[in-house]
Formats: sequence, C-alpha cells, structure tokens
Amino acid sequence: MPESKPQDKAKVIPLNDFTLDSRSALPLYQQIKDLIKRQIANNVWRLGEMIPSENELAAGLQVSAGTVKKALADLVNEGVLVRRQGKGTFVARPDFKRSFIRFFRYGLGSGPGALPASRVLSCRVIDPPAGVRGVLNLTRGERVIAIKRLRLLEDEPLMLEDLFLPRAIFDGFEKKDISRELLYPIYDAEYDTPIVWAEEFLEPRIAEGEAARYLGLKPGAPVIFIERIAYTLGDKPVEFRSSLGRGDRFRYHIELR
Amino acid sequence: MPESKPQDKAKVIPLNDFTLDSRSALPLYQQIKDLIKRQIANNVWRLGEMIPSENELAAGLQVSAGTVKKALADLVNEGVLVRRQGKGTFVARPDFKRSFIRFFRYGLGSGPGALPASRVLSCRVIDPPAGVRGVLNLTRGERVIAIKRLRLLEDEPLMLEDLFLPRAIFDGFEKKDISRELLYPIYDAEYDTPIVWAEEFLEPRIAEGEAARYLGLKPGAPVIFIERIAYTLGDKPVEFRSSLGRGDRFRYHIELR
DNA sequence: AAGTGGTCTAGACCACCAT
DNA sequence: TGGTGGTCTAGACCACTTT
Repeated sequence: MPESKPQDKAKVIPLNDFTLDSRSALPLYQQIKDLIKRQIANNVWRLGEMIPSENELAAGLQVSAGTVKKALADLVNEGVLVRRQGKGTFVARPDFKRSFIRFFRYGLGSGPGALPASRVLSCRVIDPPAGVRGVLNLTRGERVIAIKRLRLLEDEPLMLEDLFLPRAIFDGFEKKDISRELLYPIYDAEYDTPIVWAEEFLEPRIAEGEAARYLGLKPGAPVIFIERIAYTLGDKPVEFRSSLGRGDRFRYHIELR
Repeated sequence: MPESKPQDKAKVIPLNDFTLDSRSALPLYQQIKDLIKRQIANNVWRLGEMIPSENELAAGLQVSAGTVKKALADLVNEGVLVRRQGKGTFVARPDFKRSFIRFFRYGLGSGPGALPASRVLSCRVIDPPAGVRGVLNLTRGERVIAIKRLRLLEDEPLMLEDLFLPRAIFDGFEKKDISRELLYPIYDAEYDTPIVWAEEFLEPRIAEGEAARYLGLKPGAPVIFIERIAYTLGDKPVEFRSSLGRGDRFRYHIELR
C-alpha cells in the first residue's frame, strides 16, 4: 500500500482552526509538533498519507521554515513521520520491529522476515472474560470476537494465540478467512481502525495440557507468555492478544546504550 | 559522580588533527558527529566530562554554529551526549533503563529503582569455558575471574548470576568485596574501563538442580535465562554475565511505535 | 557579566523526484 | 521545470548557570 496524494489539490491547508501563540511558554516548534500530532490523532492526516510541505506549513503558520523543519525532524525521530527527499512528508506506519513475536527463531535460513501461517482453531462471539473487558474498556454487556489460532512456520508450531476484538468495532470479522492474511491492514482498510501503537508484556511459563499438545511440547517445557494490547487513534485499545510461544524457538535481544 | 570540568582552562581544543572536508560527499554535520564519536572512543573526551562548547567547536572547525548544533542534537538523540543549558555539553553515561534485570518485580511497593544486594557464592581465577573465551575475544591461555553470586531483594532470591572478567584487565578484582557495590563504577574508576554499551539476550528455561535450590524454586519452575555482554571503548567486550532469574518475579514490557 | 545551550529568523544552494 | 526535502550560513534574542 503506497502512500497517498496530498489531500485534494486545493491549497486549502486545514490549519484554519490553529494559530500559534508566540507569547506562550511553549516554543513554537513544540506547538507545531502538538498540532501535527493532533491532526493525526483526529484522522485528518491519515496513516501513510502525505502532509503539507515544509513551505506550506511555514506559510500557513506564519513561522520560518527552520522552525517547521525542527518540528518535523523531531517527529521523524519519534517515528511519527517519514520524510523523503523530492517527495514529501508522510504519516509513518508503525513497523513493530521490536515486537517479541519477531524474535522467534525460524527454520533453516529464513530470518525474521518470514511470517508464520496460521490455523484457526476456533472463532466465536462471546462475553469477554473480566480481564479482557477491563483491558479493552468495554461497557457491561458488550461482546467480543474471540479467535484462537495456532501460528506455524514450515509446518512447525510456533505460538498459540488468543485474540479478542470488540464486536462493536469489528462486526463480521469472525466470518473472514484470516489464515493467510495480516490482520492490521484489514483493521485499517475494512474497519477504518488503524493500529497506531501497541504494548507487549512478556513472562516465562511452563507448557501445560491442551496448550502443550498444540505446541508439540511435553508438559513442563519452557514457554514464553506474551500479552499485547494494540491501540488505534486516540490511544483507544481495540485488540488484545495473549500468546504462548515455544521456548526453544525464542530468543530476545536488546542493545543497551 | 558529577561531571568534570572542561579539560584544562587552556583554549587549546584538541581538534588540531581534524579538518573537515567541505567537498566530501559526507555532510559537514556528519563529519562532526564522527569526529566527536572518535574523540569519545579514544577516551580523549571521557564519560561524564564536558566537551568544548558549541562556539568553540564552530570556531575550531570553521563551520557555523547551526551546523555544530545539528551534530550535537543528533548525538543527544542517540544518547551519546547530554546538554544542559547554561552549563555545557557532556559525554553521556549509559543508564541501561531497558535492561532485563530492571524488569524483576520487587517486593511490596519498591519499584524498579531499588537495587538488589548480592551474596558472593564463589570467586576464582580460572581457564575460561570455550564460549566465554569466544565472547570476550581472549587469547589462548588467557585466564578469567569467575564470580558466582546470588542477587536478592528483601532477603528473597531474585537471580543467580555468573560473571566473567578478563584477568588481564581486572587483575585483583577477585579480592574485592562487591556485595554492596555497583560494578560498573568500579570498572571505570579503578580499572579505567568504562562500560559504554551492552547487549542482552533472553530466553525462557526451567529451574534445575543447584540453581533451583539457590533460587528457592522447585525443579521445573519457569526461569528467565539472560546473557549480557558489556563493552568498553572501541566496542571491546570486557564482561560476560549469564543469569537465571525467578520467572514468577519477572515481567518485561515494551512499547511498539 | 560572561559563558552556556535553546529558540527563531531569513536567507542560500543542493539533491532528488515528478511531469 | 517546479516542488520537495537536505544542508549550511550568519545572524538575533532568550533562559539558565556560574563567578
């Protein structure tokens, strides 16, 4: 999915509502950063889309190009924007490079680029467990789509995953075939719910019962327990996953600087 | 340990050997960044010390202040430098905020700020195991100081740690009392070997035998296996640790953006 | 008061990309 | 060719720290 054109060709930059306060304690470039983040959070400038150019912003906001540059550079650094010489400035798509699930060793040769296939084990609309209701901020009585799937690579099981989605947002999702599809592009394209960021939690556990069977492990073997909460615009949680991964295929790496 | 004064009061900025090439393909600010990193790697500008001011650098290198600013801002962003208004620019000390060992839940209330005490179980000079020799780049026959210690908080065992140090660098270290000291400041102050960065690897395992006993776990309980390689200036590895941590006290968190 | 970094301006010139 | 971002300059003024 390549990036889109700038919004319309009209020169109407939708910055009308915004004016910068030069007497504010907040530096101008900070106000500009906040403004841009707000435009993104309000889905005025959407993921992957081009935003107004440096010059347009500077003119529209009545500040110097250098000040806009500083704001944009900061946001590039924070991973919010991407700039490409000759083309423009775009709202970044998060890439999840550091996600735990990228740190499962894959079979021979295939590095952490190959993506696991998945076998859906069950898919139902249910009343959420209390923990899930809390995490997803659901109202009492609101139901969720619950999907259990086994992710494998080269026919070897990697992870067993439980996925919970609010039905209010993802109605009908349970009827889709997701065994070969990436989920987040579907959320974005078909449910207008881009995933903007996520957090993950990891702890070690022991394989037991049904889970051990699915993963092809003896009970008592080490596994990694991962929880992920994924957020859409406005920091609204819209997906909860909890996964068990085979310990013998997992090794996480960080650099400390 | 506060930061030091600028090197001498003489205005002799040790940049004599360096000239920037304005015709180079590399932008000036990149050349400046490289130069500064080289000064740090060669221990000319030491950890925590002040480096020449923006104006001095600009004058010494015959570039505009803005260009120097850009280089310094980048290095601040990379965690190499710290700038303080009114005071100066300093070589940063790495803080290891994301280290795995910071993600052990501590006893009631005490967040990840409290530091575990340690009980040294053994401390000897030995011939290194093959793996350790490889990691530390040791010559054949070179010996290492091997320390095994139990780290605990509020008298509860947290981690069991094996530590390997090249004797050529840390001669005499084995005689120190390290049960209440942080190690890296000792490396820096007493062995002139500052730790500049490190990498860590994590995988889930099962507690067994002696390790289980030390950790107060039943055999078969989940544990976290962590390896750390710590590097001094010039990316030279000078410490190797491998640790086993109680799984029930560990939970790691990341944000994906 | 003198020195530091932090913000901001108003230019210039270049490299890259689309047309 | 015209528009984009990338680099660089030479200033100005401010806020903070130290002496």
